[in-house]
Amino acid sequence: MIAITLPDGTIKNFEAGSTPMDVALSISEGLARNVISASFNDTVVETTTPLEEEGSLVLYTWKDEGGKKAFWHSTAHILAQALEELYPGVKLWVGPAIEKGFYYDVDLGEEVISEKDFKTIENKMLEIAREKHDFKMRKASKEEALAHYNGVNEYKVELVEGLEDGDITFCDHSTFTDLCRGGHIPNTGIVKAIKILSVAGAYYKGDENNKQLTRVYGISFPKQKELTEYLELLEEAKKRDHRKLGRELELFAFSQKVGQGLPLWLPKGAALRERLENFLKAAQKKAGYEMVITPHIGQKELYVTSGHYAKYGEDSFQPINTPKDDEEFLLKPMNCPHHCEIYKNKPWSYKDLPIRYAEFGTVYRYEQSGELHGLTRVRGFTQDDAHIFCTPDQLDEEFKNVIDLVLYVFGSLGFENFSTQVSVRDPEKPEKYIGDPEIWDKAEQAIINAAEDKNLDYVVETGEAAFYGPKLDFMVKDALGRSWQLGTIQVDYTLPERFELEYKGSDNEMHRPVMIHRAPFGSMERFVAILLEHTNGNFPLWLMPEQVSILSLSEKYEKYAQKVLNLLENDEIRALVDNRNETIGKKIREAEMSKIPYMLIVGEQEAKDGTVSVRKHSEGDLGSMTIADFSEMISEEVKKTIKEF
RNA sequence: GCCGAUGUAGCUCAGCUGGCUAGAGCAGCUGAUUUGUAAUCAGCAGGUCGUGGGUUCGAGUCCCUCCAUCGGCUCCA
Repeated sequence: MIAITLPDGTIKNFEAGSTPMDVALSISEGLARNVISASFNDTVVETTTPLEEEGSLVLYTWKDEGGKKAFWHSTAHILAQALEELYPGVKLWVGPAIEKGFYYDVDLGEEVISEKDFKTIENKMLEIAREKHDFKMRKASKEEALAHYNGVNEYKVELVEGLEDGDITFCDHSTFTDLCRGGHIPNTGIVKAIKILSVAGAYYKGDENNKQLTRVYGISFPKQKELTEYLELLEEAKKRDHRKLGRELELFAFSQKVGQGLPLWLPKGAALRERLENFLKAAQKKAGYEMVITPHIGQKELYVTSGHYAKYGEDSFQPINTPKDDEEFLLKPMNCPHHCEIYKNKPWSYKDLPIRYAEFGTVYRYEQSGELHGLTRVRGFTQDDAHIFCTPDQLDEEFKNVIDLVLYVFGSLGFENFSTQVSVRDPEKPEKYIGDPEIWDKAEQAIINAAEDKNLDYVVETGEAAFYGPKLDFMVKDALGRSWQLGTIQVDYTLPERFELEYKGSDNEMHRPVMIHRAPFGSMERFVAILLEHTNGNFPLWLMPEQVSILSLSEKYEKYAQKVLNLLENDEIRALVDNRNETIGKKIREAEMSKIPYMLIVGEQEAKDGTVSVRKHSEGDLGSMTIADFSEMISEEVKKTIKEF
């Protein structure tokens, strides 16, 4: 007998060799029907794997992450089988489950899959699913595995060569077999609905110097209805796309003539952005920052010093030449070198530090054309940048203060579902970074300490550091669930070295300051984009370009509408009068579609009583109130949505 | 940059397998209407069908180049 511990803490005894399915059956038949995967002692196992020792068992149904993973990974196997049948000679690479669905990377040789082929693939997969094949794991020796793939599939050969003999397993179903670590549903028949979503090129092992394989993305469900709902959800998410909202709300635009990745901020967008900037400026002022302003270009030499030129010079906007042959300037790709030069403008004592220079600095980076994406990835953008120059002793506290500032910014704008990551260097690729490895260790440790101290639930991401130092990044997801880096805080010992920054210590010796780079928004462009997708354009009231629309019932009440406007403006409420010769129904409809938070309808009754008839966006009629009461209500709401730092 | 897709009026879209002067709704302009909580009515105007080339008696429709956009990959100071 073996003792099996279940997640709720109960321990049950079973015959050795019992399977997770037996355990499920012993709990309830209903559960057993729904169990599609399991994990034993934290290792994914099949529902049919005999359990030979005591341990803890987790049973997954479709509702659990573990269950979904097994479900989608298994569907990837079905996809692979379908591709083998439809494209003879196809070479398989890997097919994992992802957050929503699965993909399989394959080498199709000369063949190409395009959208019109999706239906055929889906049908073939459904056919396989309906044949109800069991997924069966089996062990194989390294020799057997190599024999299976030699001369047939060089990708798998390479994969097998990297594995330990004894750790190699295959998964079979129907006539299909695939090298696989496991984690499957019991039978293909559970997969009832399949959708191929897209194809894309994906470099073998993620390296752009390697051959590009074809990646086929798909998603599957145990019920047709769930697939339909998922596709509807995707459609809904597309409506919250910031590119669509930005156009509809007249916030920003692009022009082919200006150039790709170069956003044009329209009046309403500019007003919104200005408000965000003022919000941050106020907080920064309290936190002891000073504003500076630096030019958009700098001498090439500046970036040679910073290390930027060696790293990105070739792939960047090329130097700007002047009538003189020997002068070369670069569009600034970052603000740090300029700020370093400001620091160097005068000698500093340890008593002066920390120095905090902030600037809404516009930078230009020549991103690859395929990388550009609405406002989230552009070629010209404004960072809410600042650089803190401090003594090594001050680093911890300064870093933590910046975390507080970022948390304040995120909190004020309703970003609750963010994640934090400590982005460290990839020790295998030292060529990607500048600076002494020992100093990197120190900087990475400083960030982890601060994150621990602030109880951030962070993950460490290897290879995500900036070339001059590690970062603490604040990530937020867009409408489609893609993660974007917004806020970032970086520790840097390298640039102070390169720019030979100094201060005089209490010991009367010269010392190097440490530098913190930070941007709570990240960039104004990306932040506004993600904020748009999160709020669906319904920004907090304090941020709204237009808070109130005064709708006159007819042109006869223009004077009164104007009076209401003036009174609201006196209370610093942003309002506009819609006095067009249109029906009130139409004016309301347009104000609703522009997502204006409050509409005031004014006609004969209101003019007589000195009131306004209030309608709230997407909620409807609130009845009438005096202008003063309305003004008070708005001011209260604004106060509630924005807290002091 | 790479793989796949898309590109018709300011916006959203129609235009079948190539065939008269390319259509609609909204937005715009003009006029009528002066309105009570999500579209008043009528008229007018608006497009070198992303760009350049080719095939054809004939191209929005077929082929190629380039540009831009979208979904990925790679990249992201």
